[in-house]
Amino acid sequence: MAQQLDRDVEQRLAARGVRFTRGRRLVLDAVATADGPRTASEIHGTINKVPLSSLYRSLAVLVDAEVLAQHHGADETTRYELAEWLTEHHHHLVCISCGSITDVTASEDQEAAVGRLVDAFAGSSDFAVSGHRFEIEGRCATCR
Amino acid sequence: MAQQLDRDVEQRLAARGVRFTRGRRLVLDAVATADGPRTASEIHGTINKVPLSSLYRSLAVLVDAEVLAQHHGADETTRYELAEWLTEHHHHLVCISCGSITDVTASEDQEAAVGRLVDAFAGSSDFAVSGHRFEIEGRCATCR
DNA sequence: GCACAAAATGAGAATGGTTCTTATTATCTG
DNA sequence: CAGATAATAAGAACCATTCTCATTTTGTGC
Repeated sequence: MAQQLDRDVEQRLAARGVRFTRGRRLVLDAVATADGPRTASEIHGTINKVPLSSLYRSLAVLVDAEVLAQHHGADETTRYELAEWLTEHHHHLVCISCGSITDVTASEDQEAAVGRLVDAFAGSSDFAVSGHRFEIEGRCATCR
Repeated sequence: MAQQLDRDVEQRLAARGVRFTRGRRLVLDAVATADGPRTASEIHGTINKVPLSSLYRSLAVLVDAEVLAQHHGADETTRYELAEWLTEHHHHLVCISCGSITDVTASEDQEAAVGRLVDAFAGSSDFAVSGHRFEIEGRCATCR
């Protein structure tokens, strides 16, 4: 499963003339194996081999190449996750207490319902929809 | 500013044993009269009478009293806007081209559908829902 | 395989938004 | 008006992020 991701990213970076170095592979791996968007220091915790300054630079490169997406959630720290073309469309459970974010994948029926709502909301205006974000706020299991 | 807003906030703060001081009135006013979420330094620009440290404290107090809501948007700086009970529950059409944000208010049926989806998404985890955010990305009428 | 140029890295300093500390001042109660 | 309590102001402290620059790694042409 990670094989395909690796190949996709390799191709994308090559197309941009950006190297897929060991450090960047480590960063990508750390983000890819997480079950939700992660902050730089969380990532640094799992791969402390990569210093923070390099980590931030790698993240910036990967975001620029649209391999990763930045996410500004409940707290003020930036979180990183795989771009949607590399993963599965999903939504987020955002804890307003600790700021943690967990992915939720909708069933086909649910996602269809989301789609209908998106169309309905956008339909009233003259707006060309390209995507949506559905975030649910509350308290996670450990904070409630 | 709106008399009603003033009274609502006064009541809310009194109920919490928090004073509605001159500085906090200024802050509330600055946020309430803005035509969108504002950063601390933007607010500071309009009421430079209030020093930044006090401004941040006032914002924190108002957020804590649920008079203001924090918004972490596309950039990494925090923005503040009136809480929903002082305005109207709405969703956002976010233009990926010009960055403009348009409010969309859902019909009762639509909002009920949103609520069902929220419950369904959160239901699988042990998560206490307190709110949701539904953002639709695309190109606005002038950018498409 | 070798050398050179370009790109990436590591360490630490710098930056900037936000929070904390402490002394002072404003506000409420009686 | 006095006393108690909450709020303010100024600046230091904090922390996530970015920048600088010397060093190392990587890819390319020979």
